Amino acid sequence: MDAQLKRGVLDVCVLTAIKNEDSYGYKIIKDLKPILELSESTLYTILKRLEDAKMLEVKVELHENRVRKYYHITVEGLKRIRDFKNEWAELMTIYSFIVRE
Amino acid sequence: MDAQLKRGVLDVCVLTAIKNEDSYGYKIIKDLKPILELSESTLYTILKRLEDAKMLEVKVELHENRVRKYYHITVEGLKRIRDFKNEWAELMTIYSFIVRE
DNA sequence: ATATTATACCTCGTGATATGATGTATATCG
DNA sequence: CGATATACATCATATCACGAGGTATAATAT
Repeated sequence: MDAQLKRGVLDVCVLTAIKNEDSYGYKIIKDLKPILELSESTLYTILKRLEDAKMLEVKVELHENRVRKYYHITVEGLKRIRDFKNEWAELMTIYSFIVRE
Repeated sequence: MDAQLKRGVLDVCVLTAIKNEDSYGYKIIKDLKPILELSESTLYTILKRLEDAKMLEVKVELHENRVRKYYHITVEGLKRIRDFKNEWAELMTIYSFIVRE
């Protein structure tokens, strides 16, 4: 899938993957694989960005001697998802134009 | 509208604006205004890119002593629009995931 | 007459960001 | 014992939207 088209949805996909249940990087990638492919470097960059934007909170845990960073969605994170749904309406208008012409 | 979400559709919007009738920069911006706002710097950057990619062909004309660069869509440009429609199906899958969860 | 707005083009610098390459460390399985 | 899975991170690069700034002519307003 075109990288440019991905850009607008990647953040929201990651937030959605975490929304119902706290999760961590490695798991998010596997969970999202059927929906969209994303590399580790991409995911960890996004997680950092969302954390900086206070849309996610982190809690480091130990699991079988390996570090896991569990991410929890915040109110702002949930707001981001809601905002996206409104933006989608605008995008649909644009899509209609493309198909119509 | 979010700049990131725009990225995937801007090229195709410009191609669509030209698709049925040759057009030029200044007119494209005005024609697209109801669909999506885009600045001159953005548009001219895109036109250059699409021309380099041979999705558009240029023909310079004089109109009341002012230069106009008319753009004509090529076969590759039309292909780009078709490809986008397929990508849109993928994007819909992603959107479904976001809404469903 | 002169100033402003509309028409029409262009370029440069900046910021945002996706991604490949690369690195570290432990556990498991063949 | 070597390969694979688990789990994290960083850096350099390329792409791209956009504001700021620039040039030039025609039409309209003051």
